[in-house]
Formats: sequence, structure tokens, C-alpha cells
Amino acid sequence: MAKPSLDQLLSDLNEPQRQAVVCPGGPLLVLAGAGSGKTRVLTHRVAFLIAAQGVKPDEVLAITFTNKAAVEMKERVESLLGPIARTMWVSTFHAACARILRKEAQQLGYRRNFTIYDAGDQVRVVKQCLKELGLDPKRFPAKGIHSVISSAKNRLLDAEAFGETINNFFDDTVASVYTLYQKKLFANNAMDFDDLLMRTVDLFVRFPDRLEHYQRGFRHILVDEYQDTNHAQYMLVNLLGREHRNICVVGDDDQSIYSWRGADVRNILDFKQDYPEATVIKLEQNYRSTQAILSAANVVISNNGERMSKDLWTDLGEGEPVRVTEVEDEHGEARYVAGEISRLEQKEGIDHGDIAVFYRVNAQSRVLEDLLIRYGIPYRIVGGTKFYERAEIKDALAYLMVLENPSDSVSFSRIVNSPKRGIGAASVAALARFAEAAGISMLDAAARAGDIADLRPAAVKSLENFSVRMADLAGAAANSPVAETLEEVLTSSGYLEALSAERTVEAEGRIENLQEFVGVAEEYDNIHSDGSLREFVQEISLYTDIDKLTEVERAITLMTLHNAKGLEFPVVFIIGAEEGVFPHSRSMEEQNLDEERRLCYVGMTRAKKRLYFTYATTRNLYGSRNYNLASRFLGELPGDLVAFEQIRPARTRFGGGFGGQAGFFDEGECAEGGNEAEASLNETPSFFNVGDKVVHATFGEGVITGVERGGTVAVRFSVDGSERKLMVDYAPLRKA
DNA sequence: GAACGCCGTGTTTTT
DNA sequence: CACGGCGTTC
Repeated sequence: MAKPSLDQLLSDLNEPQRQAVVCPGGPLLVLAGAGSGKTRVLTHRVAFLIAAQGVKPDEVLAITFTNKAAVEMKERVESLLGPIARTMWVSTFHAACARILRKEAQQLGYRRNFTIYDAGDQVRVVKQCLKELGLDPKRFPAKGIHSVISSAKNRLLDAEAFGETINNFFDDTVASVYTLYQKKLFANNAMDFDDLLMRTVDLFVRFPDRLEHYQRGFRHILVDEYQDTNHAQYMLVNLLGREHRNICVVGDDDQSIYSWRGADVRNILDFKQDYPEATVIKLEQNYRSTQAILSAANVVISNNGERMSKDLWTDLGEGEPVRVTEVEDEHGEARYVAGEISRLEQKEGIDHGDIAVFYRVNAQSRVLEDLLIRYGIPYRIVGGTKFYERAEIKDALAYLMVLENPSDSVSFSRIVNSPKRGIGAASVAALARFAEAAGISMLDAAARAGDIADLRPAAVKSLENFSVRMADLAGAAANSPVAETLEEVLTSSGYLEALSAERTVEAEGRIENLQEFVGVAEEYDNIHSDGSLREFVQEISLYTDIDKLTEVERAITLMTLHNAKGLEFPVVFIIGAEEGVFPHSRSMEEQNLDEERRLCYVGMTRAKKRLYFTYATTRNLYGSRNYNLASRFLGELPGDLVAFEQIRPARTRFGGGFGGQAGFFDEGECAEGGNEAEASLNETPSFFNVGDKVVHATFGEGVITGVERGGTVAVRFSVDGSERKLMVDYAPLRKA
């Protein structure tokens, strides 16, 4: 492919964007407001460096927040430069570190086939440690301990250094667990996610020649989402960039929403102090949202304390006011959202695929899902339980990991009795003791089960069989494509057989997931014709989201506000805007409201054309009913940008009333907006219209013959020709 | 060793 | 409400 001309690279950029792209070198901070073309700047800058500055692709290290973002960025640069771009390092911090550590592991006493443990594995190891140390898991919950260890690692404190910082009894205990935990990881030839960062820093500190090697190599370092980096990542950037000082960081302090997992906004706020000679460029022109949405978002975020001042503007026009709707409860909320979605589709031709609903906690999605299913509105959920976190996938992967790294006792323990082989906790413990004493892996110990005194004969037999089976699998794996190995594992282990024997819907689902996993392996084999099981396992353990290409067309998108970062939709609903839900009660206790407000800002700025907020006067969450005030964030919205509406339940039409609700309209800020007053007295719009074809859970197919007041419809059922009156809210009725 | 049932608990999530 | 962890029972 021909090199792009400079004109091509620089066309369609506004002035600050252009400056950021052509900045020749040195530290550069790009403060990129939401929707300001950040990705465009990043990709064009990389292309510019290579095409116009004589930088070689493999001298560029570009860091993204997710694997998905890395793939997208690579593709975009490739479309500008052609295949030469392939040698660039574009990845997450974790993937880049893993790549470095695979090369350098021996320096740290690890073997290069080390296993990477995810959060679940980490907690398992912590539990083992607690047991061995005789600690009460009630007083010292594994999850809590793990999170303290993790945050210590993110601050680059090893067990010893952490031990010196302790100021309470709990941390004292954590320190002893931490020490043992790390010992175990090392014995298993395993690193956890945090280790990938910490060990790499460790490598660079202890072996200056290795640091020098990589410093020289990376002439340019670019970091996206810099506001969400933690201390370890900060150190990596600083160490690697020290030689050339060509560090370009891109981010938005107003979108920092991950402090609870170690991200430190100070990294971006202090960049100018760290690099006094840094160029700072602000991108404030927004190409995504209407002015009304932007102004509202600007006002909300302006309530935060320390921030780098920034004011987004757009020339896309004023647009519609932000709609704020009070509903009775979570069911009314769901009905309202579904009703608006139908209305938008019918009256304005807005496709379902253009609509997203954001909520603060995953639990909020259920009620909405139930209703969407009933109304026959297609939806997809982003996030939730991850594919690679499902038990069956982790089991399958654990088999592969043991084949690949037999020292990995965590994976071994996971699969040795899965499917059930009559090897219970007691036998596993005996095996572990033996392996430890003999200084061999648990897999090797299983082969010598006969030598272990505490095992019952049945367990010995079973372990020996297991060991032989694994040896066979390892032999077969050596020369087979990954997908074949995986299938062999699933059948020969009896895993699939055990699942199909269950004959439940859940088991069916699990089998389907496993088939999809085989599909992933096949895909891998196709791309890497000479790929090995080792590479597959190593790659997959850093990859956690699978919803890659499976985008369902014409479905509305449901996700948490955190998952919404980086996305955009013409229509956005933010539901559950209530004190205690959003902002979340726990953030309120911890005085972490600034971050909640940033989360609100992130959510609002995802909307291109229309933005809706809903709040319920009462909500059932976690099985108990709450009466919440409207979110303070709504109170912060300026009245002239808002259209307020109140959906009142048909049953209590003359009950209840105004005024009880504190929050955003108690300062008389309610919008005047023409027809809104009329809308506020309306009942929930009906989803069913005369003539609609419907399906009832017990009566089967039918057609709507009448729509009555109070949420009642008449339905003629084809099965027996009967006509029945049904309450829409309670009848198991959906559109056909 | 496994199945059942009780109790407690409950943000956000990528790697 | 819903799930996971743990203790009891067969």
C-alpha cells in the first residue's frame, strides 16, 4: 500500500487535533473531552510518526485500556498505513508486560510458560493460604484480603514493603497471607494479573540492562485512557519513557471512574509537574452530542472539585432538552422505557440498535429484561457474567493450562474432580501435602498415588487413571490443532458426558458455551496455522470479553454505566437516578461522590441526540423496598435544559401528589416545555394496540381486540376462540 | 463423598 | 430476590 500523503493524514482534523498529531516529540498531554475525536488523534498520530517522522512501527508502544480497543486501534492504523503497521506494539499494559515477561521470565526465576491467574484464581489461592495459616475466614474474608493484596501490588509494594506500612491488626494478617500467597504463586509458576505489572517493574529495577534494552527500543510511547492508570502502570510508563521522553498520554480527568480498583487521577493531573516541558493540548470540540446534552453534562461535572477546566462545545445544534421522568417504581420505570422505545420507533423511525439503557448496578437489568421479553423488544446485554468466567469455560481452560504448565496446582485442583471422579477435598489435600513434601507437581504426585498413605484405595485408583488420561492428552496435544485438543479434553475427560447426563436447561447452556469455546479455538487455529497450545492458553488468559463480533442487529443495548465508557448511542436512557442507587449508597458513605458524578458525566456524554433520566419514588432492590429521593445529579441539571414529566400510576391517580419529592424541581426548575404539562398527567402509554398479535404463556396465540383504561386489554385467543380481559402489568403476555 | 438446605450478604470491572 | 458458602445428613 502506498504511504498516505501528509494531506490525507491531516485532513479532517481540527486545529488542536492537528497539533496533537504533528507534535514531533517530547512529553505530550492530550486532554480529550468526551467525543472530541480522541481515537482519531491517537491513530493519526501513530501514522504520522511512522509516515512522516521516520519512526519504525516496532519502535512504537501504544497502550490501550482493553484488548478490544487495542484490536480496533491496530486496525485503524493499518487502514492508514497498510500491513507494515503490524509490527507495532499495540496492547493493554497487561498484554505488553506479559509479552516482555515471557522473554525475561528466567531472570526472575520463573519459567517462560508461567500461568496467568485471574481474579477468581487469586481468591482461591488466598483461601488456601487462610486455611494453612489457620485463620478464621469469617474475620478474614478471602475476597477482602485479596483486594488488599491487589491494591498493594498496584502500588508496587511487595509483601515485605507492605508489612512495613501496616497500622492495624487486619493489615498485619494480610501481610502474612501475602507472603504465603506469593510463595504459592511462585511454586505454581504462576503470576496474577497484578504481578504482570509489578514483576515487569521489578525486572527493570533489578536488571538495568533489560530496562535499557526496552527503553531504547520504544522511541514513542502512547497511552490511552491515562486517567485510569494505577501507580504500577505509571511507573512503567516513566521507566520506559525515560530515555526518549516521547511520552504521549491521552485522557480526560472527568472520565476517571476506576479509582476503586487502583486508578489514580493524580497521574493525569500531575503530568505537567512530572514533565515540566510537556506540551498540553485540549480537545474541547465535541462531534457527538447536541449542545443541550453537552451543556447539561458540563453543568453536572462542574460541581466536582479539582479538575482540569474544560468546556465541551459542539456545532451540532441545540437539540432536544434532557428528559427527566419520575415513575412510581421499577416496574413503572421499565414500562416507561419500553414505551418510549416503541414510541421512538413508531413515530420517529429510530432503530432499536440506536438505543442504550444504562444503570448503576447489574441487578437493575432484571426487571427491564422481563418486560422487554414480554413486549418482544430485542435486547442485548454488555457485561454481566463474562464468558471466560463461566465455570465450564474455566474448567476447560484449566485442563489446557495443566497440560501446558503441570506445576499449576490451582488449575489442577479445579479439574481433578470435575467431572466427579470420587476425589473429594480430603483426597486433594492429601495429594497436595504429598506433592509439597516430595517437591513435585500435584499431577506427578497423582501418578504415584499408590505411595500416598492417607488415600483410600478408590481414590488411588481414580487418581492414577486421571494421571494416565492427562498424560495421553498431553501426548496427543503436542501435534494437534488446539481445537482438536480441546474437543479431546472435553470428551476423554468425561466432562461433556457428565453435562449431557444432567438433562437440564442449564447443562444444555453449558454445553453450548463449550461448543462456542471450541469455535474460539478453531478460529485461533485458522489464524495461527502453526500456533501451539501454549500460545493459545497464554493469549486467552489475557482475553476476557467475547462479545466481539456477535453484535445483534436492531437490538437495544443494556449495560452498566461503567461499561458505557468509550461508546456512543443516538438515544440513551439512564435509569435509577436516585439517591442510594446512583449515586450508590456506598459511594455516599465513602464520600466518593466526585467519582459517581464523573460516572454520571460519562453516561450523559454517550448520548448523541436524546438523553433520558428516570427515577422511581419507590424501588425494590435486593428484596426490600426503598423510598429514595431523586438523585442529586438531577438537582444539578439546569431547568432550562430539562423537560420534566411524571408518570403516575393509574390505580392511584388521585392519591399521592406533588411536593413530596425533593431533588431537582424543588427550586422551581421544572421546564415549561409546551406539551409536557399534558404528558405529565398521562398514564403509561399502552404497548398493545388493537390488532396486535400476541402470545400468552398459557392461552397461546391471540390478537388484541380492545384496549381499556387501567391497563387492561381484551384478547381473542385462537386456540379456543375465547376473548379474555387481561391486566397488561400482570398477564404473561408478549407481542408475537 | 455428595446432596440438600440454611444463613448471610449484596457496587462498579479489566486485565 | 438470588446466589454462594458452609454445615448437616444420607
